[in-house]
Parts: sequence; structure tokens; C-alpha cells
Amino acid sequence: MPEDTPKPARTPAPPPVHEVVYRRLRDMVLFGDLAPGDPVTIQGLSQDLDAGMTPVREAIRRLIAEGALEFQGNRRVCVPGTMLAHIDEYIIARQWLDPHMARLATRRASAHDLKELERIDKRLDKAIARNDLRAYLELNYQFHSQVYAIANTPILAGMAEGLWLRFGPMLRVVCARMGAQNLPDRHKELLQAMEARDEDAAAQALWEDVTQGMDQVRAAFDDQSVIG
Amino acid sequence: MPEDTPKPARTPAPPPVHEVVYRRLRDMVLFGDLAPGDPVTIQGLSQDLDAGMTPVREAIRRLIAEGALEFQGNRRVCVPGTMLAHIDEYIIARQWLDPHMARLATRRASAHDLKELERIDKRLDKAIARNDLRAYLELNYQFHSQVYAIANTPILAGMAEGLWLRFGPMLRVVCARMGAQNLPDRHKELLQAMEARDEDAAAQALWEDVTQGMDQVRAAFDDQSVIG
DNA sequence: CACGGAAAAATTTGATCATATTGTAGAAGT
DNA sequence: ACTTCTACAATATGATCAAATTTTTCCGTG
Repeated sequence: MPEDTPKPARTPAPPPVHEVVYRRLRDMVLFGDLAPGDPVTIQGLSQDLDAGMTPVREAIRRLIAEGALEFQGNRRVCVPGTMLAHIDEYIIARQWLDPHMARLATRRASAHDLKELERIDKRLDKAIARNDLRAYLELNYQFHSQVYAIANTPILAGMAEGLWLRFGPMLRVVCARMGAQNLPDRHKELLQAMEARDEDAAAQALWEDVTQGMDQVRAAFDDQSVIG
Repeated sequence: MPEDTPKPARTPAPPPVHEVVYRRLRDMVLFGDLAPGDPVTIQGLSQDLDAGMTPVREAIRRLIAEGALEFQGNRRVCVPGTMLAHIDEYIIARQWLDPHMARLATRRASAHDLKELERIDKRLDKAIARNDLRAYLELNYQFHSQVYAIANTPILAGMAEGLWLRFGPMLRVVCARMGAQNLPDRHKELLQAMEARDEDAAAQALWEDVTQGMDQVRAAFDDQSVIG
């Protein structure tokens, strides 16, 4: 049995193609590789990621269901561009969800969880310092996503992740206009509060984080009509 | 042009198969035709609804994304049966969402909208009187869904609909245990408040509706361990 | 000789693809 | 400006392959 890969090492588990396609498309939407309004075609992706049409089809349906893509009545699919019209919903939902989950996370966080959050936040600071927008978006998302995970509330977390997905393309556009530098956050305050097990302070930190960030977005939005 | 359907009447738009399958499966989950734990197989549905596997596949993926179905690690899919463990999330989310949308709906409701709500509520009363559980579930859902629609907040509405979808099978089981008679609602109070354009009263009506209903569910749940 | 459990065959079901069909958008012609 | 035609993309099917479950078989043990 000294062969390379005859059977001894059981193939651990080849991830399904539709799953891989889903995750790649998801990241593209979430971190702004696809601009609002961009068309998403099955055959196009089929070629680009060279996969069959069936898995691509599934991934797209899934992302449509999650709000990350938009089905345009006629049988076309694109990256949503009309989300800013609903930004009030987005803001109010996150103003409720994030603080609520911050409380639960504060109650449940282990020492290891806190370490992990701090690690992400450190990397986030570095991304800001070097003005790396893509890394900023990715790490800022990871930070919040990690809080959701710690809160251990899969349903609420799913709702929140859906919001991130819907507004990913918008954030990219808006942030590009003002640079990552001008996007202060309340992550340090959150970490302090969580270490002190102070639920109220944790909730307030994330409320301010969301509110402040969204004020910036709204300001940038009001400035120019944004979005072509 | 005296022919039956040669060309004069352009075929308006044949609804896609995957859409039809989706809607049928959705209703089955939402109104308890499928019990928690029931397996959902592609080839099975393919035969039952005689459609190809591809559309069925898409419908299933979509419902998984919406939380209506559960992907069981190995490649099986079933109706979720572990949702009661997360009922606290469900309750708190609806306690926030429903009152909030009730406010917006109260602000926006037209005379026609109110008529429609009253019509649904009348039918709901009749279903209760004749102890028709299936009709009760369907109309109660329709009532709330209509409120969401009037509120005109697609993102929040999507979140709420997702919650109904996740807990559809559970509600069926729980309600079957106590009969539709014992499920009082606050629909009348909501309608009165909406007519008077009293947002606070509307919000409170739906808060009580949700809270009271969920108290019943929790009681029935605590009674027996429920679910096999 | 009957019982229990592990190994192996058989069946069921999911995943993927290649292909045929149909509908939509856009160009060309009237 | 309106209709017809053409090209392209989405929809849908069935076949094929792979994985997992279930059933069967077989052997060792009490």
C-alpha cells in the first residue's frame, strides 16, 4: 500500500460543485467583485468556473432566495441595484439584530472566542491602515459574523447574514467613494464590554457601530445620487 | 381570427416548472402536509409532481435557503424537526417584526387594503367555527402576510415570511394538539386600530397576538416533549 | 442449533453533465 | 413605428456516475 493515492487515505470528502460555486459567487457579491446591475448568466459562470449548468443553476437560485441576486421577471438575473431604496429597512433591522446578538454573545463568549475576535479586529486595523478596501470589507464582515456565531442563534444569525448579502454590493460602491479610513467602528468598545461581561455596553457598542456606519453611507448616498 | 388559440391571444406566460414545484412544496411545508422529520427526495417529488429532476432540485435548494427544509449533512433533505429548540429566537424576532410592520401598515393602508384584511379575518373566523385546522393555518398566515404586504417593506417581510416557513410544520403539530378553537387572536383589535390610524394600538395588537399565540405553543410544548 | 454482528451485495437516491426545447431581446426589414 | 427574423440564453429532460443506505449473507460464538 505504498502507492500515492490508491485507497489508504480515504478521500476526506470532495465538496459538491454546487457548494463551491455558491461560495465563490457569494463572496463575489458580498465583497463587491460584482457591481450592482451586473448581469449574472448561467452559461457565463458555467464557462468561467468551468462547471456544468446544473450546479450553477442551483447556486444562483439559492442566492436569489437569500436576496444576494435579483430575478428580473423576464428570465434574467443580476446583482441588485435598487437596494438603497430600502436602506431604512436595512438600518432598522441591523439596529435591532446586532445589539441583541451582542448581548447573547457577551453572555456566552469563551476566552477563546474573545481571542478570535481580537485577532480579526487586529487584522482589520491593518487593512484600514494600508487602505485595502477589499480586505476591510471582508474582515469587517468576519468580525460581525463571528459575533453572530458566538451568540449561537442560528435563525437570527441567518437573518443578519442575509442583510449583509443584500447590501454587499452597495457597501462596496459607497465605501469606495470615501475610503476605508473614514469608517470608524466600535469594535474596541465591544471587546471591552464583552470581557467585562457588560451586556448593556456591548449592545450599545454595536448599536453605535451600525448607526454610525449607516449615517456615513446615507451621507455619501445623499451627496450624489450614486449608482449608475 | 375566429380560431380557438392559434396566435391572436399571445400565450401570456407559462409559469416555469421550478416555480410551480416551489410553490407546491412551500405550501406543503407551511401548512403541515409534511410532518417534521419527513424525508424529501428529489426523485420522489419528481415522480409525484411529474416534473424533471432539475426543477425539483432548484425548488428544494431554494426552500433550504429559506429555512423551510433542512440539509442533513449527508446528502439527504428533510422537513426540520429541531426548530422548537430555537423557539425563543422565533418568538423574539416576531415580537419585533410584526409590531414594527403593523405600524408601517397602519400608516399606509388604503380603504381597499382594510377591506381585504377584514375579508380574510371573516373567513378565518369561519374556519375556526368549523374547526378546520388546515384552513385556520392558511388564513392566519394570509392575514399576517397581508399586513406585511401593506407595510411595503420587502426585506423585513422576507425575514418574517422566512420565520413562518421555518415553523410551519411545528405549528401544525402543536395546533393539532389543542384544536383551533383555543387559539384566540388580536385581529379585531388590529383592524380597529388601523382604521383609526392608531399606530401604537396596532403595534400592541400584533405584539399581543404573537405573544399570546406563542405562549400557547410553549405551554403545549412543555406539556409533552412533543415531536417523535 | 440458534443468535449476533460484521462484511458484502443490492438498491435507492443524489450529483453532474450533455443535449434538446422554448422563450426573450435585439436587429433588420417593411 | 410596427412586424418579422435571428441569435442567444434559460428551461427542462434523461442518462450516467457516485455515494449512502438497506438488505442479505456468512461466520463465529454461546
